[in-house]
Amino acid sequence: MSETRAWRTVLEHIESRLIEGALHPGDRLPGERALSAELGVGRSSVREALRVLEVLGLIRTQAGSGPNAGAIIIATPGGGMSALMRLQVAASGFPVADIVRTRLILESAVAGELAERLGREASEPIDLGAADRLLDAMDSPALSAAEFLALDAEFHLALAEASGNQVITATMAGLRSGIEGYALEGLAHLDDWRATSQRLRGEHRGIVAAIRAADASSARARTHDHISGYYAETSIHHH
Amino acid sequence: MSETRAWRTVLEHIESRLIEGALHPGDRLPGERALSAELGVGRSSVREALRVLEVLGLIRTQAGSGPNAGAIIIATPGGGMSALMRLQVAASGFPVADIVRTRLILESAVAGELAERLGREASEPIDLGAADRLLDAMDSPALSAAEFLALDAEFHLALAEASGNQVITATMAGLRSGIEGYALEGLAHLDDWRATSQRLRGEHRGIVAAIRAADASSARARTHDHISGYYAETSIHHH
DNA sequence: CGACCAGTGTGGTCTGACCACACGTGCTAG
DNA sequence: CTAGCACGTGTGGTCAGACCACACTGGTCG
Repeated sequence: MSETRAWRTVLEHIESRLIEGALHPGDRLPGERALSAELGVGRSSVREALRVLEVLGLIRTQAGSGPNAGAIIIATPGGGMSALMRLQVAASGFPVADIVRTRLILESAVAGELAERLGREASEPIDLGAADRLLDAMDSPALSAAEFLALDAEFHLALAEASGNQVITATMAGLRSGIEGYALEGLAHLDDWRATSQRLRGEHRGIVAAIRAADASSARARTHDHISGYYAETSIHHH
Repeated sequence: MSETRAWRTVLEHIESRLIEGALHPGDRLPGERALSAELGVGRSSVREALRVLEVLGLIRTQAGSGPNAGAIIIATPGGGMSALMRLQVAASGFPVADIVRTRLILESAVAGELAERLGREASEPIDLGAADRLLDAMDSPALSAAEFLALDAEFHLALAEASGNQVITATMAGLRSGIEGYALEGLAHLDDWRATSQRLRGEHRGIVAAIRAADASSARARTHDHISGYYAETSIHHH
């Protein structure tokens, strides 16, 4: 079975080893050639996976070892692989429907909680400044479709950050590339994406307004409709 | 220059282009072969750099393009390096409160959706077998606290898997170590963790029963109470 | 005019081949 | 016998070439 994304198999293999505690800091991985043979992928793919792990700080490579040991050293402990890393790695591989459904759940909850917190306690100040700035930036008529979507993704991320929930923020940041992927693909197939972006802008402001008005149920509903509506509209044109 | 780390030169090249604003979201990078020739490195090194950028969410690759366009799409704007910084920050663990709040949101939604799907359509069979088996396994009186909590974590994960949502499953799997961490710490401080585990078992069965009864609101509420209740009980003993 | 079908170029992968370096071994010089 | 050094071996780092599946293009044929 020719798996596209062969390097993912390597990544998942090492990742599972890490999670199940089979690898401890200081341990050495099998050599690149050994991993290649063991997993049935080319050394190129192994190297791409190792490069990712190295940039993520989970691994350290050192050249020219003796014949006794392998070649690579694990730098972080087994429980260290954060959710964000795993998501980031797998993001582009998730089914679009699952990404959308998760966004619906998480973002609706975030919007509702922001509204509730803003209405309940004035002690904890909620900073919607970043969201406001992105809202204004999206009004620029000179934006390309891709640039608009990048700002759109940042806007949704800004709301998550405003909630202060690091897990949700990290999750959405991890999903971002996957989100922008299907969003861009969908928008490109629309006849006039400017009309759609106009509607999206309005919905964005509606969400923020509902949050500011401390109307939790409205914030939840608007967020839900915003995401599901866009997804429904663009997926029509996918075929 | 240093001939080792050729892929870094590619990374730095694209990175600087990103920072100086020469690349906007939606732009396409030259093809891998073109980059290879332009920078004087092999295509392997170019691919390793692109893989890193992809995992960092700065780039998206798509196969098989026509001759008009390049090959890769920039996904993030000039603030590019923030993605890497976010990664590093998140590598260290999340606040327990954030993990719990996210669990409340995600697992309640999962339980509700399972109940709805089970009631609505019999076409898509929902497999609760894994959850049932874990439920039975948790009844064993010979379990240690740690073993019980491991089964508990697997049970909650099994529900997510039953929903079929890969994103949620991956997220919860990523949070698992953090979950078991605070759970074990909390349970260890209880005088008689067996009494607590007895209650948890009952709540588990109540959740599954609600799902089987296609009672979505009950499934949601029971899940919410189960998680928040446990967290509230154990956090009392944290100080 | 529309449907179809080769041509072309892309990313994705594998293989084989070098290089520089680190290590172990074992020989040699003292 | 010991200290020192040269050599062989295996590693990661890199490159070049080849193939595949796919997407897009542009022409041809109905």
